[in-house]
Parts: sequence; C-alpha cells; structure tokens
Amino acid sequence: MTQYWLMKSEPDDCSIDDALAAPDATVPWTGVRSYQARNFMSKDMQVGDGVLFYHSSCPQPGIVGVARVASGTRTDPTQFDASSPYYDADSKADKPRWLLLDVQALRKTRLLSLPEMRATPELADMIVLRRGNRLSITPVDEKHWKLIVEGMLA
DNA sequence: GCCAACGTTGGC
DNA sequence: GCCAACGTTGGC
Repeated sequence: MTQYWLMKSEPDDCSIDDALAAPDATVPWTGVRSYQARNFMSKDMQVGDGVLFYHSSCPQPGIVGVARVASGTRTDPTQFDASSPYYDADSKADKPRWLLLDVQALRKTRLLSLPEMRATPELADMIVLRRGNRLSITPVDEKHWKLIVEGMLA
C-alpha cells in the first residue's frame, strides 16, 4: 500500500528546483542524522511512496513540490566524508550508522506556506505542525496528501 | 537508570 | 540573532 511522507530540505542545500534539474530529477537524500527518520527510511518507506517536498530553514518555509521515493536504502557516504557537514566520526565503514534513499521530484506545487498550513484546520494534526517538531521525515495521512496534492489546497 | 548540561533544529 | 523544544551525552 502506498504511503505518504513529508521530507524537509533546506533549499540552500537542495531546493525543489535543484531536484528537478538533477538527472532523472532524482537526488540522493543525504544528511539524515536522526534515528527516527532513518528508521522510517529503512523500515517503512517503499519505492513509489508519495513525498511532499518541504523547504525549511529559509525565508518561506512550506510545501513546494511533489516527489516519490525512488529507491531502497543504502549507506549515506557523507557520514565518512570529513569535509562534509554531515560527517560522523563515530560511524565505522564496516558498520555504517546512516542511510539514504533516492527521491525523485515529480513537479512543483504552489507554495503552501507554513503559516497557511497552520491556519488550515483540516491540517491541524499533521505531525510537521506539532510544537517543537524537528523530525526531517514525517508520515503524512492520505487525507492530508489528497487535500494538498489534488484537493482544495492544491 | 536518572537527569542536568549541552547541542541542534528551525521558526520568527 | 534569539529562543523554544527536544534529542543526546556524560557524570554519578
């Protein structure tokens, strides 16, 4: 069964335009350094799952596009790259701690801004809107996906 | 195993 | 630049 996810990306790092410009519009989702998000990738996310592409840590945070999970997980090489901001000195090559998967951008949406999301009662129980939420990958209910992708918020 | 200190995320 | 929230670390 297809599931749905919201994935945060800092547009300075990888924006929806960057993803759409990549070969096959597909980018390796590097830099996940939370066990909870990692476990979503390895245990729950399936090729073909829907992804809401979200811009964070930027002037206009919000949902900017639709994507899909395009691969299973593999080792995230940035954990071994001492010049990377995602370097993890404690992760060993024979026992990698961090994973990534490929995400294929499908299209841009209008900007559904964080303030608009917060002002929309139908979205009130989205995990990404919870106080203090810092999780970079969160599951999305089908009802929320439909409202945002094809419903009244599209 | 508890919990205070610290670091990070991310909106504002 | 500030700060709320929360995960992680490390002393005990």
